Amino acid sequence: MKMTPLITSAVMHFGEMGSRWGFNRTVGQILALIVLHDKPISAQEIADGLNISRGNTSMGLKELQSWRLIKQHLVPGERKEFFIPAGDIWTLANRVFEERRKREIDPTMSLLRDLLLDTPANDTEANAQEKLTEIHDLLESVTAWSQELQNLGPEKLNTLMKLGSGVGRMLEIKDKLLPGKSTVN
Amino acid sequence: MKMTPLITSAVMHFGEMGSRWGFNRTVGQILALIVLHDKPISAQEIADGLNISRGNTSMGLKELQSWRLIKQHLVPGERKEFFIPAGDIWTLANRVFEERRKREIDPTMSLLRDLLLDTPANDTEANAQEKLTEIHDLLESVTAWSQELQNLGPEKLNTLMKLGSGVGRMLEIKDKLLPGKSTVN
DNA sequence: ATAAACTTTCAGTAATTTCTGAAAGTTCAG
DNA sequence: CTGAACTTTCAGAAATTACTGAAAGTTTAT
Repeated sequence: MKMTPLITSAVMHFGEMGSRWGFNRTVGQILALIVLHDKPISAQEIADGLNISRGNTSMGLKELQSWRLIKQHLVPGERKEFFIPAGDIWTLANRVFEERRKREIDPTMSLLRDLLLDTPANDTEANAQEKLTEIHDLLESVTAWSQELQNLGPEKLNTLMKLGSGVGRMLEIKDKLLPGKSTVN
Repeated sequence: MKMTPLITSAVMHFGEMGSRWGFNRTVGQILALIVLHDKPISAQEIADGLNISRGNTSMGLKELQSWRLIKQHLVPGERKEFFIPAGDIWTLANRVFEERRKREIDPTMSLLRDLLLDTPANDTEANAQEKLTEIHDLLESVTAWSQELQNLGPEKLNTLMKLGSGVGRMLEIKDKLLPGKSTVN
């Protein structure tokens, strides 16, 4: 398990970014190591490579599995477990995106739905509910939209992204194309 | 500054979600309070309402201003400063999105660019660089795409989101519409 | 210039999160 | 069944992050 300067820099950076991406430093480092290392890598090698305890490594791996970013890889003849990325870069990015949506948006949507069921007790509450409705609707749109995009699959999504400003032009004439799909604003 | 049960629940929740959204509990609470309160609100009222120190309030407000989520509002005849949201819900969501892109993606892009300048020292590094290139390209696409979407402006973006699965169908026939814009895969 | 009414800063403290390592748990070969 | 080779758990320690409140700073009125 050689940690070349290049890999070390990348691993350190992913560690620092880790917390911003929804997990902690160690988890970020472990992920980077597993992704950048082409061969399957064992928990012990990770602990050694990153200078962290075996226990911490175990927790980190568990966390990464709960995010579905890595998976186990059984090497015949070896007793210990090895780990590899759960898919290509695109898949991993998608998983992070999806998992974060679950943690960052879904709980709020759920609370907002509940809060909006009550009848406002006074003007102050009525006003607050209006705002909460706006937030709820926005989050709902974003959620639906992002699911839509995921359903498109990698290729089409890429086409769409590469389309760039063409999207705007396309929207302007879309009604000629899809007459049934009127804008619901 | 009345904290009705509805507002209290929402403020508490935004506090708990705060850390997941890129700021801390207090900052989340302050934001919720300012957004849900229709009238401009003073720092002292916020500190009292949330039971936090005046100092902490000041720091929180500063942070929210750096995110461009709130702005000051001068009330004639009053010496103290009042605060209001920096725009409508859509604007605020956009700001959060943009700010997070700056904090979560840009630094990584920058590091990756640097790391990819070096010539790989061996096979291990060559392989790692390939992966890093993939990551870089993905982040670049996502960044460009999200900027593109922001340029569309609220209305068109909404149209696009409401379009739902129509996007897929539209893509299939887009070449007839925009012959010059070939897919660059 | 002074003072009142406010805001900001920051050193120290408190709260929270992360990490360690020893102990307990699991799996498997013999 | 036993023990070797591994993994997981979790209580306590360490590291990090957030908060307080007193002091310093700013602004405005007189």
